[in-house]
Amino acid sequence: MHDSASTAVISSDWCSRSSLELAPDLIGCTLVRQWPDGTQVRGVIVETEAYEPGDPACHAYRGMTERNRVMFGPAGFVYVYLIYGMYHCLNIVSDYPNIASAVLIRALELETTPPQLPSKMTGNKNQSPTRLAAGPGKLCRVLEIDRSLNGTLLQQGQPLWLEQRTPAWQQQFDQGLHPLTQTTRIGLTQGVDLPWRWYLRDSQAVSKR
DNA sequence: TACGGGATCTGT
DNA sequence: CAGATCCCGTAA
Repeated sequence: MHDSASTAVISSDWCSRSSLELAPDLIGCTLVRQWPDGTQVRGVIVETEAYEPGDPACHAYRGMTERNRVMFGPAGFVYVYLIYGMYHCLNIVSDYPNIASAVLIRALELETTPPQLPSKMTGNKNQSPTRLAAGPGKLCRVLEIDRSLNGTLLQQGQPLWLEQRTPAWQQQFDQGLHPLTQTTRIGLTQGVDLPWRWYLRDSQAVSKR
């Protein structure tokens, strides 16, 4: 099949490095959710956080458990967990096997080329479309990401995959448009001073500012 | 087996 | 700023 767009799909190898490098590089990339019927919802990543070995806020800090097992595997898989009994969080596993690290995807700018949203999103009442995926729990809700996707490989044809920044976006980024901000992470009780959160300063979809 | 708290979000 | 709501990790 000749598909020039497939060259933009991000490989596991590209994720096989420190979450501290991967997290800022994921900003501007596109997360694609595809359902079995072929329906797609796409969004540009505008906010991420890194979680590292030796980081007390990292779920893998105290070693491997049933929940965090996928973080200890190879990069390019997704780690999805339930938080506060009702929300899910999506992580991209980074680094090499046995080095448990990941990047939390905190917010997306949803692609809404046609003015009307897919039916997947219309169930959300009174939400401004630009805020529908503004937060780690919200983006999982709108993309219907739950623990059934835990351990899934990010790859075209799977429920989730990643695509590289478009050349046009990268060019604007290099020109200083899309300024990137680095700050401390959100909602933590440990590791609160580590500046491992990145977001697009001007994006209306960032969870908090 | 029991218990306390969590990488959140919403409505008051 | 409290409540929803479930699972996980730790201790017993």
